[in-house]
Amino acid sequence: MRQDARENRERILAAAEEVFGTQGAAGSTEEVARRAGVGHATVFRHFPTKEELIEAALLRHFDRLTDQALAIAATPDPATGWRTLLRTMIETGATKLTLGTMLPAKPSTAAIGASDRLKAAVSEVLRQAQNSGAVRPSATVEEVYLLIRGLAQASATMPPNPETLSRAIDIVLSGLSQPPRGYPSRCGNDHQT
Amino acid sequence: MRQDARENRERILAAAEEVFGTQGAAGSTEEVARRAGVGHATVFRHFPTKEELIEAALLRHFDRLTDQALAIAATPDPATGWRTLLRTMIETGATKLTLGTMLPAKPSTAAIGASDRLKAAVSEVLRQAQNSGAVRPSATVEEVYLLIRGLAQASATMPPNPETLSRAIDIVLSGLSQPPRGYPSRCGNDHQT
Amino acid sequence: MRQDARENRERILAAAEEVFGTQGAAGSTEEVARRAGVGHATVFRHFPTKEELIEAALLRHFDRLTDQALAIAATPDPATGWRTLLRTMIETGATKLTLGTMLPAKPSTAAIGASDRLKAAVSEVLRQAQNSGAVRPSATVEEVYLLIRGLAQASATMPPNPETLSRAIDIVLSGLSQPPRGYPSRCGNDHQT
Amino acid sequence: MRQDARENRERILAAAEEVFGTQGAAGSTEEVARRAGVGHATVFRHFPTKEELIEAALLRHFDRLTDQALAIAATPDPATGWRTLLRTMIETGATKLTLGTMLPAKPSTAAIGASDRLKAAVSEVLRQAQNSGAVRPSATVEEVYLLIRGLAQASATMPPNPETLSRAIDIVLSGLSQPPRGYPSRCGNDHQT
DNA sequence: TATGAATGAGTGTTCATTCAT
DNA sequence: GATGAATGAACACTCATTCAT
Repeated sequence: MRQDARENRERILAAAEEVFGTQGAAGSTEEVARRAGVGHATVFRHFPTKEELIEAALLRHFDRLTDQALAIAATPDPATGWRTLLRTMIETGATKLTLGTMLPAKPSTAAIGASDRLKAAVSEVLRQAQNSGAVRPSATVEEVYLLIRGLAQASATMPPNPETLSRAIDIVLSGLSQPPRGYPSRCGNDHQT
Repeated sequence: MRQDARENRERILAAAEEVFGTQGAAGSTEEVARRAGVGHATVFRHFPTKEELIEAALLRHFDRLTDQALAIAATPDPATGWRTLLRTMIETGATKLTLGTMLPAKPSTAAIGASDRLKAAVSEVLRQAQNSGAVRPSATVEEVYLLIRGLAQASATMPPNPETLSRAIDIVLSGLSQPPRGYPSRCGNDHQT
Repeated sequence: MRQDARENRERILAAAEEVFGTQGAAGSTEEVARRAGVGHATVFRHFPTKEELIEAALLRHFDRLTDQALAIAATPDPATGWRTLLRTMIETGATKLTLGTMLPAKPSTAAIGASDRLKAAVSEVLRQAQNSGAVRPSATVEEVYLLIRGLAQASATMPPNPETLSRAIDIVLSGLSQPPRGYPSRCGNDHQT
Repeated sequence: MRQDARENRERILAAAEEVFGTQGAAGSTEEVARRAGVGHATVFRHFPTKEELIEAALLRHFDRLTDQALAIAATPDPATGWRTLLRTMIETGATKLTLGTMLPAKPSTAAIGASDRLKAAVSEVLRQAQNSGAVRPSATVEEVYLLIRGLAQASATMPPNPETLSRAIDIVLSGLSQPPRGYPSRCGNDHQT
């Protein structure tokens, strides 16, 4: 019986990622229940509130990304790893969840924890990339997050041509590899403040 | 009387930009009416449908941006102009409207026209920047639009620290000024494919 | 100026007959104004209330029917006259107004007066037809009215084939010419109580 | 629980018959909910659309009448049966539903089926009455339906004195038992095939 | 006087949440 | 524990009526 509940919970979360990822917070819990193949009220037994459901789905998404980031951090090639992480976050954020868009007011401590863990993992990968010289040292995780969120949201609400998305990501990567515009890189001392 | 109606129409559109810009299409017309200081039904007298209201607000926003883009295109300094345009589009898109996110199905011909005019004006400024050497020639308006939309949406749904936004924009500008990453610029042949 | 007002009033009433005759009390005053070619508020200047408008339209219809009934009463052939009156009332009631259907609560004295005058005129034609032997003497104007109203309403809400309507009217006329069923007419004393 | 739903459904349908029968399609679903003693939204859970609710109420009414007609058809006395059926249809149509008045555009196949079944059953009773000589053979079900609908609607919108309704029905029955007016029955061959 | 504009009350419909089985 | 049923709050939209020009 506990087993059934677990399975249901998992199916509901998967459905929630699909529904809210596609339609934003406007998606209905009934749609989630339908896709999960469970009764409408069962969703509420597991997640007493729509907000809590969204939060749980987000949390799961965050945890997954954290795992990927940690795996990448354990990898020998920081430059490639960084690039991969960026793409992954944008693409999965696009089709599935527009990250922290929902949940404006009061994220639960669990969500905050997951978010912090993810940020820490991303920061670690970023730092490795910076150490390897692939990303200029002045970049912080804040602006990177903003760019990731932006491309993910934009892709979710109006899916671009994959080529276009790819080129946009390249622009970001390229921008991260040089000193900020206005201080054009001169030959010989590429990345420095 | 015509005067009153004009004023109301203007107030409604301003309110609509605020509401739909912040909350997306999920915003309610009643909220718009409240902020405009008019009765609920007055909104419908001016815009018989929620969709038409959103469209009208978008159109107004597009037209304004087009004017700004054209003004910038008439300016002698393409590099600065380009930078200014980018910032303007992202920042006003942020506080006001998440650009073309809404209106999924059937944009009216008027909206399409306004959108096309804006794209043309932006393209013109972009071309000038490319001719001046400030932006690498391989960049197309498509990926630039995607980045703009992304930063505007992300800023609208979860307003970032202005510093952070600024740095994110710098990254984009910087990325646009160099050849795409993966083909690192070697000294002597700065921007080429 | 008084002339304009008269003309407007007339046009409004004509439009009202069309609109309410076709759609019942569910018809909108705006539709009436549109068909009359006047502004929406003008209708309300002439008839301060939707009910009063409907009443006025009814009244006009009643007066017209009264005139026709009186004209028929002045005619030498009571049998034909009766038949004509019945058809007229059903057919014009159908296309134009479902008679007293609207105005449930409180008909104005004017409307009551018009209604009474019409009933009196119809009664007169009926009496003549009875005197001539075309209609059996036991019939009263009450049941005749009910049948007329019924056929008019039924025709208005779901227009029948003209042939069908004609045959239905014939059935009523035929039923009015014989003693009621159950006391089958024996030869020799055809119509009497 | 299934039991409760059934009861509610039944109560809603009964309320709908009353409301729409009296006020036509202009009646409100809220009124229906109130009379059924259920919440507003419960009505929509059972019948997702006002049209579907009206249709379901009609269908139930039709089915009931069909059953009565079939029962009458199985009876030994066609003349009495015919008279009873007519009265029943008019009287229940009156207090309950003005028959097929609503549902202008697209009656569902279920509704069409029910309507056809009823018409067939009525036709059968009519044919028996004609065979027995109680109704003249030239009458078709079409005009009979029109008269029934008319008296039902008229009675619903402005309830007549029962006496008056009775006499009106007698007129119809009498009209159906003779050849149409204009070809007055001569003594000796009153009603024949 | 005629009218475009404004609006409150009402309607059909959806949805998150609660309840009874 | 799971679920169909119930419901109040909210929303988009309509319309009779009033107001200001």
